[in-house]
Amino acid sequence: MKIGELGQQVGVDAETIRYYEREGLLAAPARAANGYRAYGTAQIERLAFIRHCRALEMPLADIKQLLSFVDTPTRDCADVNHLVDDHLARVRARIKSMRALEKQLTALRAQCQSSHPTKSCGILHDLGAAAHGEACACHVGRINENRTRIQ
Amino acid sequence: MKIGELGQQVGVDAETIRYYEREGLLAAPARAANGYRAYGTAQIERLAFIRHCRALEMPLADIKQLLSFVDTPTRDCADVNHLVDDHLARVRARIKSMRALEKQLTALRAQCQSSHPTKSCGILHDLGAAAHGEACACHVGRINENRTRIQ
DNA sequence: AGAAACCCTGTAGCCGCTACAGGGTCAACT
DNA sequence: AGTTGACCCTGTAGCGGCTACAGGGTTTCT
Repeated sequence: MKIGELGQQVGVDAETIRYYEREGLLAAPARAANGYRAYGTAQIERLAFIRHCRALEMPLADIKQLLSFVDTPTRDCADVNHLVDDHLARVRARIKSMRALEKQLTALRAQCQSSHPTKSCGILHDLGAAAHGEACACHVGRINENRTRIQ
Repeated sequence: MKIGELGQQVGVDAETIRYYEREGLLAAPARAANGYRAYGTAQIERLAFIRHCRALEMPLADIKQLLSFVDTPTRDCADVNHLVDDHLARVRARIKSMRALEKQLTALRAQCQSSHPTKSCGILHDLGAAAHGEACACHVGRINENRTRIQ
């Protein structure tokens, strides 16, 4: 199986597969006489596993760890649980911070309903208010609270 | 005011300020005889405005636009509303997709409660199931649904 | 006088790809 | 036989929003 066929089987771009290989998630496959990568069916499963994890927005580093568990089936899976728990916690924290963000933006948007010169635009006024320490409809916390890196 | 003082006023690293300057969000300031950047108080406001927008997770490109509205106060603010609406829509879409994600991860986590060899780990089994097309507790959609870039 | 703290420019790294450039290979068609 | 087009290869650069150096100069404190 050539790289394009493998990609089509799993729904992944060939360049992404090469990228996974570079990153050590997929082993370097055998090569045909012309230098083309030659994959077996096992690689379909492995690639699908990776994409399944990515669909759950796990970082590649986590997926790499999960793959190492898959490769040594006698190992204890407590670390797998831990990894998933951690990821779930990150996702939940992110949802929470995004909900707060949505609230702030909704309040901000309410400051300007109609079209008029920007000089008197409630939104721009509110956004600028923080610079003066004035009261502001949207109570924004410290920016670094949201510094979770997703994807 | 030197760059470090400006940064301290607003709570921004000096390197980030230089970055904003490179990106065109802050004008190149005057320079002291020794080559140090010399800022006035107006720059505090402008930087605070930027950080306020960033706290709302607006991309720098959007903030650049907002700043151009601030700079020409006679312009109509309809585009400001539009920009905020768009951003709010992106945030809401992201929340929705993250909630679905949380559900999937919760279902996945339920597949393994205790510690045992990874060979029989329900989580790894579920993650691998997609490769075989088997039934899976977590119904994962196509990966690209979540391809919104946040931050 | 010397050390620590600041400033400067320029560059590279993070993440997970994506998109080239610049080449080689292969199958089908005229 | 030539040519088109689809695929393959390696290597590198770009996205966003920083962050973290390296390698230098300046200022401030003790």
